[in-house]
Amino acid sequence: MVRQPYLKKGSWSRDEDQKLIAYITRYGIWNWNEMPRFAGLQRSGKSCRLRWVNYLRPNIRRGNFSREEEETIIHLQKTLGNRWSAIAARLPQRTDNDIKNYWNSRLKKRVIVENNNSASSPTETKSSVEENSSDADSSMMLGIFLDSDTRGMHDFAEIAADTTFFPSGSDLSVAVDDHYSMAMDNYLVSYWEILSFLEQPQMIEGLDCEAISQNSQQWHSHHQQYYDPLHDFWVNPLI
DNA sequence: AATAGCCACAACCGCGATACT
DNA sequence: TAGTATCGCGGTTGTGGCTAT
Repeated sequence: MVRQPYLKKGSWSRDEDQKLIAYITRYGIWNWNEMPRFAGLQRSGKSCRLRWVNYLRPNIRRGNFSREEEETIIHLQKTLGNRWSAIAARLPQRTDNDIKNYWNSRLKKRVIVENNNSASSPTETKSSVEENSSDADSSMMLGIFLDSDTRGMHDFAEIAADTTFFPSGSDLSVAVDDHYSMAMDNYLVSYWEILSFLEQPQMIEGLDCEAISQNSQQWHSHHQQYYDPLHDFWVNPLI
């Protein structure tokens, strides 16, 4: 009988986050089930995927939802139902989990209250959401999309330009630690941060980079993938 | 200061869809 | 074509922080 390795559950530690970020940045996403083993994580592939998709992946915007985003969610929930991934696809930088949580914790109640109010005053049966024409919707969506896209770029540029991330003469590990905390506080993990982790091998304690590299390369080779240094990713020419 | 209740959100679980062998 | 593996989605739960008492 094959003994199932111990799999950790619950909240992710900073160390685990760093391992996952470092691994995915270096080798890309190739197989969620195999990845944790190579990355030195005692987590299920499912758990790793969730952590990456909902929290660690770059270009995620977290925190307060704008009024526009709220209206968009309410409108889309009304038209699409609880298809959170479809709704998230229309709200760049927001994850389906975030939207779902936001809906369940706040928007749902608000909609119920608004519906009750509108039911009690029949002359105002049309909600502000319903009043939006399809044209207005699409222009609003476009606005959100463009806005969030450029905002993401600006965030990265600001972080990269912020010299406090790399103070000269300071303890590098502390600096990177602060860097990480700050990024988490801002709910943003940029490529800049990820690259800085990779440049500091001591940040990935217990991670046998050489063994991982060999195993991963064997896997990629077996699956007819080759490494594209230009894009820093593995690609399969047959796909 | 202690604690109960509430809230927000991260994470888990189960299941269906899809890909692969 | 069937069986298996993997992925992605939506519902639900667990937990930590905040507030009121």
